[in-house]
Amino acid sequence: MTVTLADVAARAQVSPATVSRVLNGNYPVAASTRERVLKAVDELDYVLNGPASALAAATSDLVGILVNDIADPFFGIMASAIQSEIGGPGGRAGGERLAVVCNTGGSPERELTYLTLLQRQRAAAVVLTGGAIEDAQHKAAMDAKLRKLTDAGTRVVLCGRPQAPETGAIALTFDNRGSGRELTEHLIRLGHRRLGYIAGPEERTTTRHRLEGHRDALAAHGIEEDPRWTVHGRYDRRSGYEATLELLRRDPSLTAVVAANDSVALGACAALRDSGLRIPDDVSVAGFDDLPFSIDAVPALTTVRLPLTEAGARAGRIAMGREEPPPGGITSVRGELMVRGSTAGPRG
Amino acid sequence: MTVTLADVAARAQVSPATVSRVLNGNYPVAASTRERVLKAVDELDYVLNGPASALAAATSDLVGILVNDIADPFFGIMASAIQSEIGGPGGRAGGERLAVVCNTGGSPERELTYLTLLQRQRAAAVVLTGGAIEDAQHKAAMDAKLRKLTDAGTRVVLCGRPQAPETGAIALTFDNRGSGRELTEHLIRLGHRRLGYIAGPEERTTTRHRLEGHRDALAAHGIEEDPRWTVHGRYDRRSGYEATLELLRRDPSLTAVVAANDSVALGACAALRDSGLRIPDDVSVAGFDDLPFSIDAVPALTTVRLPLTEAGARAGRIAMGREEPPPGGITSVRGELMVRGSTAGPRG
DNA sequence: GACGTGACAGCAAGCGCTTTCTATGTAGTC
DNA sequence: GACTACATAGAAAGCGCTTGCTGTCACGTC
Repeated sequence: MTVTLADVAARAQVSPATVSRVLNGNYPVAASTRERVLKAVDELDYVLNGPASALAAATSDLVGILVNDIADPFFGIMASAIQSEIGGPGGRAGGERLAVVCNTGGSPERELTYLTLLQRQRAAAVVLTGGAIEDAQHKAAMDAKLRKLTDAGTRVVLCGRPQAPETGAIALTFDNRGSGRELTEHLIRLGHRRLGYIAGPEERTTTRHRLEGHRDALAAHGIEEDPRWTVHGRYDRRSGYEATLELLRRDPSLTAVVAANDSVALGACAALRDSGLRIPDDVSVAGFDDLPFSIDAVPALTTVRLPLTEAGARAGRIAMGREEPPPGGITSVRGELMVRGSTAGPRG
Repeated sequence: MTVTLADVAARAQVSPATVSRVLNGNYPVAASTRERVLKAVDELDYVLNGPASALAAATSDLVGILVNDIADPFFGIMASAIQSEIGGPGGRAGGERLAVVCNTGGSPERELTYLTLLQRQRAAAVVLTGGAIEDAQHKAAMDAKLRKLTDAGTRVVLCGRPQAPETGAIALTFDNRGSGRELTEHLIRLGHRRLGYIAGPEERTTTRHRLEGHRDALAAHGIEEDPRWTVHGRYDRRSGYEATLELLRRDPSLTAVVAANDSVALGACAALRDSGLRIPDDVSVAGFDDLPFSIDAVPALTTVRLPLTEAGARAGRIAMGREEPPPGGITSVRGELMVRGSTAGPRG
């Protein structure tokens, strides 16, 4: 039924070993023989059996990319960048590798299970993107799993995720705290003193770091924070809309709203408009990430640009062993403040 | 070094066969034995060797999802929906399957190579999303490849992609032509007679169908189209921006611009604003897809909502054999016109 | 002319799992 | 109590490929 290596060998009148060598090209084969084999492969329309070859060679060409939410461009952009460096067909890498994107949906169990599945497949490398979940038990389980993966020779790279010491993973983290601070400082410099903050889900590192940065800035400028000024939600527009209404209800005198990311900021803008408030005249709005649509918001969104593409590409290269990991296995990249029309000094 | 089935068997004092059966749960095993095995698995921290099991069982649990551009939410949303039904960890399906998203970047070679790679891995199913490339030669190669996959027992589902007869694939197509017609008719009803059209890349089916629908509408209303009114570009905001400037240059009297998708429409809006034109007072703008950010544009974008999530979920279920394919192996879903603030009657 | 030396090609032993077929113990039946 | 039937466990034959090792030539070389 299906064509095997042996069939090709028979047709080319050589041994299976020779066919294998032609296909893998890591052993000298006479040109004439190679040609004969290739011809047979072509004629029989032979396709290598991946599992069999992975089993025999004890390695596979799978590379896993874990993302929290594939529908979110934040992850899509990173995944795309990582993949372009992984090789995959058309990539610049030599061998053809199957870069597989796994969508965890932010669920701890899924995250862990995907890692097990990749471990099962003996993945060549794994890249984890985005914030981690802060639950201690889950973190311990993850770290143990990562440790096992690295021990088994799988290269593990974290992209935009905090370092996990003792796991052997390479970390390219975003300086969410520093960037968050910078963003809020920008608003404070503009004269804002009453700032609402729409945070992401509670248990994420990204959420916490950005919020900490925000609070650092407030503290540094002697602004005492009102607990009513912070609302937690999801990382989507809907959540931003609702959270903003809630903030307005709690304290209608807010003059600025900082959102957990750009999608949330967009929702915030919509809520403000629907409440009859002008941006930035009545309330300033700031986002995070600088996703492609952010510049098209009206007014254009002030936000922090994260080098998603660059970081992803670098993570991909490191995962493939084509670039030296940073010294110490960790490096932190700062975001860049993009000041645009959605922020201005408070009225009056 | 690595723990194998045999190690577990030894520890549990049973044969490897029994361990395998416990793990796969498709053969009666006494409760006490099962428990002993599970305990050993746990103690040894055993992880099944995927390739070995795929080889022996001649099937794998990989499911491929091909997308044109993973950074584009259009694909991200579909991929997410498909994956949620594939099972994967946490999905509702029984077995754990590895849903792998492959980013072709719209390149024909990559598309083909990814299919070969999936074929190699003996993927259980493959879902192809989005428009196809119209090049005859590539289409023939693709069809042949799909045929081979279906022949080998891999379920192939097309989601938002035109049917490929004779390949054995199931097609869930979007009625891009009908939706395009409806959108343009909406503008014509508003009184527009000079409509610019920003199309996607020339060689895509999606591009062609949407454009045909647009032209159908013009023809149906006796509007003769000026060739200057159509510009081709990519499916991104930048392209929309540039194309709009070009349209304005060619014919400043246009009263409406229809874009290939929402991202392009956003770029168009930016270009119009930068040119000092008001939306919709001076020029109406319409998009396609109704991506999440479209409602947040100012003014909100009139567009055609495509049931990405529903279609993706259905494609996923069909791929898993959990839903009957549509009769004839093909079904077409219509988009829904969403009339919002970006379109209005022309001034004067 | 005997011999070392590359350059290839083939043999055969796995890689770690699944699954058919067979063996064994236990229970039910008349 | 002998016999059939069932439930469960094991033996062993692969699945299709890779690769270490062992030839076998065809050449130089002294």
